[in-house]
Amino acid sequence: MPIIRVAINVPVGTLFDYQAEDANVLDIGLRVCVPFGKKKITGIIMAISMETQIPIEKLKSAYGIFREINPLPPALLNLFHFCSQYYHHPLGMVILNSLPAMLRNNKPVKLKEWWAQHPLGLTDLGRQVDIANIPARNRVARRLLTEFQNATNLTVQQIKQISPRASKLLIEWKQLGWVAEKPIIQTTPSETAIIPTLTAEQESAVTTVTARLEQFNTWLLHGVTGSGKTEVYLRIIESALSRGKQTLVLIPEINLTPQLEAVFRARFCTIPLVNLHSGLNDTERLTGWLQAQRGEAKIILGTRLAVFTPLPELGLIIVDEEHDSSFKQQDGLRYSARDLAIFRARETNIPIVLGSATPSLESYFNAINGRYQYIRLASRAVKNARLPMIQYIDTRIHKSQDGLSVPLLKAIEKCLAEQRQTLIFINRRGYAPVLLCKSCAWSALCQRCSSRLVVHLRDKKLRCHHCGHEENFPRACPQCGNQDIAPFGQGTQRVEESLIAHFPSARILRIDRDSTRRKNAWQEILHTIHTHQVDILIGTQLLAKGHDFQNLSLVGILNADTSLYSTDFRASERLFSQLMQVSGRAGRANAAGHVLIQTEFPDHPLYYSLQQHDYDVLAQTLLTERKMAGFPPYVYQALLRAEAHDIKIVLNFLKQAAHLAKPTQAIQIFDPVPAQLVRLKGMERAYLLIQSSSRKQLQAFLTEWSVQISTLAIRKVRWVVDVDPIEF
DNA sequence: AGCACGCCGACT
DNA sequence: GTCGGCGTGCTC
Repeated sequence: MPIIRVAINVPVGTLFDYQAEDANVLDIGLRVCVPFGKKKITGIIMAISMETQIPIEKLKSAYGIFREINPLPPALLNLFHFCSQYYHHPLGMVILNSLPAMLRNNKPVKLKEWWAQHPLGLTDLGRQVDIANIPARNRVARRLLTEFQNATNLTVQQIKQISPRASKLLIEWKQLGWVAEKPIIQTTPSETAIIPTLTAEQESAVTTVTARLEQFNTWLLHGVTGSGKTEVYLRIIESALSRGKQTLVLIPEINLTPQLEAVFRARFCTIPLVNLHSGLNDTERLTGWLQAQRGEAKIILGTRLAVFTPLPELGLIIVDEEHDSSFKQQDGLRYSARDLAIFRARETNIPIVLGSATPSLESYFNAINGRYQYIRLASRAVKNARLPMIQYIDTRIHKSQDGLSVPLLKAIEKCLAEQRQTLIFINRRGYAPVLLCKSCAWSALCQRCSSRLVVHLRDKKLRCHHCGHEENFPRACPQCGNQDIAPFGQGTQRVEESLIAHFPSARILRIDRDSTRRKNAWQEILHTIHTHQVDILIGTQLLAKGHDFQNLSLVGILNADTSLYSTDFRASERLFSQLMQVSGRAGRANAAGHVLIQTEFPDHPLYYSLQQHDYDVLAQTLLTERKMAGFPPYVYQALLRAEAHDIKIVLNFLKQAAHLAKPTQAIQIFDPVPAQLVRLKGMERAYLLIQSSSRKQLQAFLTEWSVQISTLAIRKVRWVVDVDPIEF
């Protein structure tokens, strides 16, 4: 009797063997329902064998194999294997957590579930059916046929509205071959999509990449904001589409999906496109996934989880804003979707394009070393558009009131007079980051995290931005009883308040997670901005990413200095790319933009590079620093992260783990250190840094070491390996 | 991850 | 005497 080896969603690295009499080699990659302990669960068949190491009496029989949808293709299983090994995470968990929830339960996929969003239409055979041949008393059938003849296609919802009996009829007609699912075709014609003329740079980028569509290459498309990277993507995708290939487009955030989706749909109005992100419900996600898996969807637009979608005809991958840290998952399986995408492209032997205005130093390093192919777009695509003028306001000279200095206020006034929009960027939501007692220096702290509570004045609450804890505003200082407690520092709400006071007639809008939480709020806000129903925008980084605001001509940046002298070696890189992105919001249309940055350190090299729009100088400087300090990309890192209720237990565990490691020349192990934010949600956290100049040796070390760590009988400690960490 | 088993204290 | 606390170990 054949034995199937099944991957199951349990934190154990092994597969589980079952008997399955009807299993054959074609079943690899299919879902299977099996008994597991007392439960009945669904796993994925990873292998078929005639023998097993497990004693026969322990071996159970599978309940049944689900064959209603195609198996996961070998290429995807290969990606799962790699991901599991590279990130040291159990295979079954990698696979099952990446699948749509509806494929994880013990039920077969019901066809109607994907019909629900899949329009149906008459086949050639169906069109030949004469309504006269349907008995007149069969009114539902006649009605349904007429509806089909009138509309090119109907969704299941529409069909159900005709009559409850209509869906039964539909199944019969499907079997007769009268109706079939149709690929989703945008019915509204595109708004006469204007296809822009390419600049010489864009042209050359497109021809270079499209000339090599048949083989693996990692292209780093480094284009300044407004250089028209999207247009380059569109042309390359067009080329892939013409070969019948699928394109996977990864983007960092869910907020950017609608914008890019609109652009793609306008250009490729007849091409089936699916959007995969965490904001979908279970049915929507499954529908999109199945369309991708069947090769029907040609463009798959999605956030990091979309990298795990089965794509039989994959011909091109694009990672937009490749430097963005959201591509790295920060809990559970700590994978980098960008890095997995590169692996996938290599295995599939197809090109991958990494696009950014400020590439990650890792990618830049690979590009200048020739591991990636470097393509540069140095000028803005819109004619006459110039890069914004960046100036600094020295806050040591110009004292600010509520965070806003006089020169900045003057500039806003001027901008208002010219009827243009202003954006004030402050990456801190709430009213003020601290609540301080003026007499004893007490400040409001979170009980569960080692962080300060943020003042939210509007709803009279103190909130922890790390764990979500909320408490009421104290009347007096809990430590000394003094009533003289006051918010200290600036957040978006306070800046909003102060701008309202300065410019009472201006239309002011604050945009941060607090104001965009409502569903569709984001779309409404974008509309408000585009139709110029607002003069001054105050926003966090939410606003910085990838949106074009045509009327925006002034950007004011507050409080950027905090990241200048951070302990995190990636802080400068992040600050630069963030400021570059925000600055890029200004002066998109024919007017040059103006950026004013309030700082105590106007002479800082980072600010100088920003002013010169010189990514390369800064990148070279940072690379030199990293080389001297022995940081990535010159070394490969991994963390052993651990948490427990008591930091002492954590540090002790890490010490023991470090002790287990066999000292090698190739591997450097550092002392355990508490995490930047020691307490988070009531847990105390610390980590152990492991470095090596060889990725291979680091991997080999981690594999052996994690096995040893799991033999350590340390109670109450949760631990995890984080490969290529970006947060400390 | 669940879930059972098992070994200790504190209750009717 | 048992009820339930959680520490330990297994699931094909």
